[in-house]
Amino acid sequence: MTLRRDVATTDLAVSTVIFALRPNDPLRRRPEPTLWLPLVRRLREPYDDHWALPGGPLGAEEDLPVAARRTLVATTGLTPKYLEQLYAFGNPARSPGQRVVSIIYWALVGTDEAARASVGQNVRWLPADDLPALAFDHNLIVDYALWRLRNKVAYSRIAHALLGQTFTLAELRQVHEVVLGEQLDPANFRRQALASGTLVATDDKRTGGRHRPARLYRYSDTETLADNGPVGPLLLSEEGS
Amino acid sequence: MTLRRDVATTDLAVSTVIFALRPNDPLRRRPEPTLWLPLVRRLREPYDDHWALPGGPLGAEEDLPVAARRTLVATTGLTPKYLEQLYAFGNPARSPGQRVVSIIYWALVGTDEAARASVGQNVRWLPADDLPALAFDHNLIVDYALWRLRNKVAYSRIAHALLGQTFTLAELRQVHEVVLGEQLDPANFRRQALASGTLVATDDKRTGGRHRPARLYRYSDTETLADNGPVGPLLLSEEGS
DNA sequence: GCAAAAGTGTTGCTAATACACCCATGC
DNA sequence: GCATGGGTGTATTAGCAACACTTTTGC
Repeated sequence: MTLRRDVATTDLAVSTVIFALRPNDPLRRRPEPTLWLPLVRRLREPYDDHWALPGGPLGAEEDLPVAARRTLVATTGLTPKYLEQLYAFGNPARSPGQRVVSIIYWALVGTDEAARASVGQNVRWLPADDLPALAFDHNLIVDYALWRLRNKVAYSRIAHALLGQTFTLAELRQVHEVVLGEQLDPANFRRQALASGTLVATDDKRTGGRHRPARLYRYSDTETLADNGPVGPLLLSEEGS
Repeated sequence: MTLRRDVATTDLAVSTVIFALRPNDPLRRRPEPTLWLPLVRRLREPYDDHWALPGGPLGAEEDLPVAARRTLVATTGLTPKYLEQLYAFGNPARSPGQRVVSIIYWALVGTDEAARASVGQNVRWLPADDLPALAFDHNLIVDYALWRLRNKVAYSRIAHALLGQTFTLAELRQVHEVVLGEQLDPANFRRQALASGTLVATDDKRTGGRHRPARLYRYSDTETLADNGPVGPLLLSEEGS
């Protein structure tokens, strides 16, 4: 299982597709929030000056999700509410020059956190549904992450990870609508969400609209999510093995 | 993205969990076939003399699924009907001594192929539901692969990949029953299988039982399977990118 | 004929959908 | 009051599970 290394060899990198819900660009004249993701500007060839997924080489004694979380903190200063391995990309042609195998994670960040995301000259948030040509095969990777996100939102209960600690059912429904790209019946969505048993009603309400105040709910972490990898629930804001 | 290497560094390996349906061991007194997988005997430390998943280091210019297919051919001499990436395992403690990140694939082999699998002193087929202690974290990996297989069989149409080119609906149903570990209603299974639109009736029938002959069907490859990774349908007997 | 599996028909339950309707707040 | 979304009730429908029943073979 040990491999003798000579000159040029295969590099191993860990990168992360980070999704957050942000108020839509005023220019786009759409009231609802949309999915955004932070990208880093490359400062050398190949793909100099292109945007790329945050990531980097795996630390010598570092576990894979730890590396993903580290790059997430490094680029955005944020803690994800959800983190899951996406796929390993290793096509020899995906990186000109040096061969690189990338293990990709994807993450969801809540609106509370996302509001205080750090930005800089070389880090920028771009809308997930309208990206420029990215470095390497990163457009393909983002598309695949979006596909997985839509799948998970449809049959799982992770949408809350894009909101804050508490949220109204209308807010949760809006997340589903934005991710899935379709309108959902408020009455039926409410029933399904409550029937899933993953939500806990709080005593608080959200006031301020020109209408009846909405009850606030929080997510019950006692429920496990599907397909978090073989090591059990990888995520949910704490722990890092 | 380039990484300077010094002395000890991280190894990258590709291994494959290979499933095939084989007639059950006469000792077990069960008439139905069960899932078996080929394992290779380790001939050195760590885990000397333990059974391990077939695999090895990634070739310098070799794509990941190509490496998986190569180790599959090397250990069994077989061509898989289905091949999909499972997960990347990278816990620093999973391999004593040298740090190894393993990208695992899982594969399904048809009964026609499996019948002429090569065996040797250091390759043995063992029943998936009754494995000894394997090398490294390979028990965990096999369990995860089994979980994925059961999931896929339940909501997708891949079970045919464990059979031959043509098969009766009863044979297909038996595959589902063995994988899921529960009895299924023949009438309802038939309707669902046919309604999926993935099966094509042939003019042939399977005779020989003390009962009415059963029509033979084949799988229609025009249908795409879900979650074959971002690169589209990875598999179905040919192609290797 | 008889056993056994192939294959078809029918019924009843469950769950999702569509949509009508009442409730409570801001203005 | 009235507009607006929060929240509840209910009829319709689609899909699935259960199971009775007919068909065609081997012996």
